[in-house]
Amino acid sequence: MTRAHASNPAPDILTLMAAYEGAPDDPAVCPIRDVLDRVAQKWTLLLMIQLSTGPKRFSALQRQVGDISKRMLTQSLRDLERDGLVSREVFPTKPPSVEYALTDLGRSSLEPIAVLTQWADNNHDRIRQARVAFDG
Amino acid sequence: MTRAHASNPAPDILTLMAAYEGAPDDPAVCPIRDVLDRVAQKWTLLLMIQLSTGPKRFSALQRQVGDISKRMLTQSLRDLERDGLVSREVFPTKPPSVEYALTDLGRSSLEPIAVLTQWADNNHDRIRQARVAFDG
DNA sequence: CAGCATCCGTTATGATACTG
DNA sequence: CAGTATCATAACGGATGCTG
Repeated sequence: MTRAHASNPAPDILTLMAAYEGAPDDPAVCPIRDVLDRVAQKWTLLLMIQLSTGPKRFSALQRQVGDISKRMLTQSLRDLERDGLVSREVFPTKPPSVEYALTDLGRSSLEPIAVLTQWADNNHDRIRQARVAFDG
Repeated sequence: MTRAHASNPAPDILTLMAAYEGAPDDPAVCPIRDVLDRVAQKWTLLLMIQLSTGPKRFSALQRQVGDISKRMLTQSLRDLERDGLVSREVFPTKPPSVEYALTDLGRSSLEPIAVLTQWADNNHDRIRQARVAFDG
């Protein structure tokens, strides 16, 4: 019950952070680096957001994300699938269609993604202002 | 039964996500991409975590992060400074010392970072298991 | 339709040497 | 100490053509 990571930014965050101060840089050992390596990829988060509204087919994803190449779309989806965040189901139609969806694990990642998204949205202006000030 | 995403983590998350479904991919316009471009950098998040426990000097950061080169450390700190997340103070000692610290904006970013970190920590095992299963 | 293979330019990052 | 400059390389990512 007291798993309140809902809204306590203050004290325990630093504690948590401190635990990673000396974290190894090897992604195989450090969860931060490991997850980041995925989050950091250019398209994966966008794909997660697309899939947050429901299963989508390969071509639908490509259309909606906009300017992603088939190459990168395939690769990103494979990475997400490999990490267990996205499931892939092939329908033996002709021509075949493939549907991608979030797994339970994938859905659980929407919360941290949403928090990040919200922060980004709330502070984008500040960041841009800081850049202007810095560049000037 | 359809594999509808039955269990929503939180109702408003999907709403928020939906708002970014058609988000432009241009970082100058899309906050998600813009923030991600920073989060995605190999070292910035690690540096933020290092600085979460207090101001640190250039050499201290290099030592604690571990295997970051001076080149990347300088560049990453500059980027963070430009975005207004980190402040830089030069002390005119000889030889000079420079201290880096989080700004208010930088501190506010610790919450989303912490949420992400927690998720990473909680689910790292699952991800690794998924990878083993996928590769096998 | 979905996705793999190939080629190729761009960017990210490391190693090293040098400076105020 | 805290960088900067330069070079070299590896990873990233787009374009294209081919296939079941």
